[in-house]
Amino acid sequence: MRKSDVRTERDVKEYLKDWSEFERSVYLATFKIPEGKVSTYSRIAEVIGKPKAQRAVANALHKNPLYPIVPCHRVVKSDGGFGGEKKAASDRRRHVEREGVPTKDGKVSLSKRVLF
DNA sequence: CCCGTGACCGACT
DNA sequence: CAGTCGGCCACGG
Repeated sequence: MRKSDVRTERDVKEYLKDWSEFERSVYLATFKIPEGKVSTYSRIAEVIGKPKAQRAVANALHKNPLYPIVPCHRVVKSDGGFGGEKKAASDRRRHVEREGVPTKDGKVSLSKRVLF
């Protein structure tokens, strides 16, 4: 199946059938984050049942094969900042801002309103 | 199986 | 506040 045809959660699973169980769970959890909201690497780790694997979660999202279908740009650090290389990070920041999430000093204020 | 590599995190200086 | 440190963990070589 082609990336451009991926829409539903089921499509995501199908498209990622050859990826590891861990990575699939990360992309699936991220896929559920609604527009206008964000989550954190920690929360994703908790949701998939691996509370101490935030670092591995970040690694998985770093190689996200379904961007922007799987909205990895909506996953931020616990302090609301955007991780990774400078350019890529600011790109993701602009992307979430465009989706309606306000930022201050390059960071998202993790209020209940925006935190998924 | 050991080892290096990170889009991490909380504690601490 | 900005930096550093140790702990953590899946993945690929």
